[in-house]
Amino acid sequence: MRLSTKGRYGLKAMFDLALHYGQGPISLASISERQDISLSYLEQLIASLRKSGYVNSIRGAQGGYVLKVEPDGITVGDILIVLEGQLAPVSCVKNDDEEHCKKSGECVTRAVWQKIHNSISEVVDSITLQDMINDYNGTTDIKVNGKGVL
Amino acid sequence: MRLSTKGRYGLKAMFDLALHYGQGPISLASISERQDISLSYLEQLIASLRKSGYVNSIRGAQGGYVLKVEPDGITVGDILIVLEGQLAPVSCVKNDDEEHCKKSGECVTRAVWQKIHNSISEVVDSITLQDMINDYNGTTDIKVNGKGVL
DNA sequence: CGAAATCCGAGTTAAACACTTGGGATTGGA
DNA sequence: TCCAATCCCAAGTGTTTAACTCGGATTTCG
Repeated sequence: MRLSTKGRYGLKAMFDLALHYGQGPISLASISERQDISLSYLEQLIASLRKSGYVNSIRGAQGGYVLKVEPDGITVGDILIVLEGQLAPVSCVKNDDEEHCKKSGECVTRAVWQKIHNSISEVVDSITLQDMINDYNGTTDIKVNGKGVL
Repeated sequence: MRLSTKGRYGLKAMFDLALHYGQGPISLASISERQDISLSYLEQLIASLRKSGYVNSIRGAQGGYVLKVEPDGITVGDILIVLEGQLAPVSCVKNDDEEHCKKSGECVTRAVWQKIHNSISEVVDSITLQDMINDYNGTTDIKVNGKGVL
């Protein structure tokens, strides 16, 4: 149940872009430095996000990336699904599939995986990049156990 | 964010033991057949569960395994933690650690992972093997989106 | 005793992960 | 105009993990 570096780095990168939203194109090199992620690896991650329509790229010198949408229009779930694939703990509870396990009638465990998946989705779909910015700025919109975590 | 077969098979096996609770020792061979899991692999999984104190083994012919506790005394979370290790999406939000990331003050993403982790824990810790049995028997104690899923 | 079972450590294969490398294409500014 | 900054892309690489298998030892019921 580990998130890969793709998801972790990708969210950090998108958060970085969100922090600089409205300041023109942000280069990967600067994100790489601020967020401590290898540049060439970052290129891969951002490529997926671009193809999925979450960022625009500007080529050439002084180029870089910008969010295609405002920070409150992108959720953590949006980003993670692009980079991690479906967040379902087992394949038979993916959102989009109908391939049930053979013995689905007897598949009690499936109900458990489904609950886990629903609960993860609820969390990641409810947090936007803007929420993260607010948290970063001390507005503490994100709360864990009733109190801000930063 | 995939659960490995350890967790999946392990829960199925424990559910099987729970279903047969009170019927004397259950052999791995029979679980293997009913749940469609390779015997030798199952041996590995159950070994961890035994070492963690969730099952007792009876050696020799007519031997097998029995739950050490009643089905409502074991949660899905208990089992998954043994087989999958900590269910935290990233290492810095494990229950038991204090090793924060270097820039933990700036680590907004950590709050996100923490929320995910909490939400997973809440789900898995709230479902016992007895709940699964009830669900299997049609009592539909486990609900997804307000309705039973089986 | 012998078959049924648990126990145990090691070996194996394939896939996934976490990158790196080596280029090519675009473009702003000196 | 040309160079450096930047994005773009496909492929390659080393490490780790997953998902098993295998061989054999030990225990115990009948």
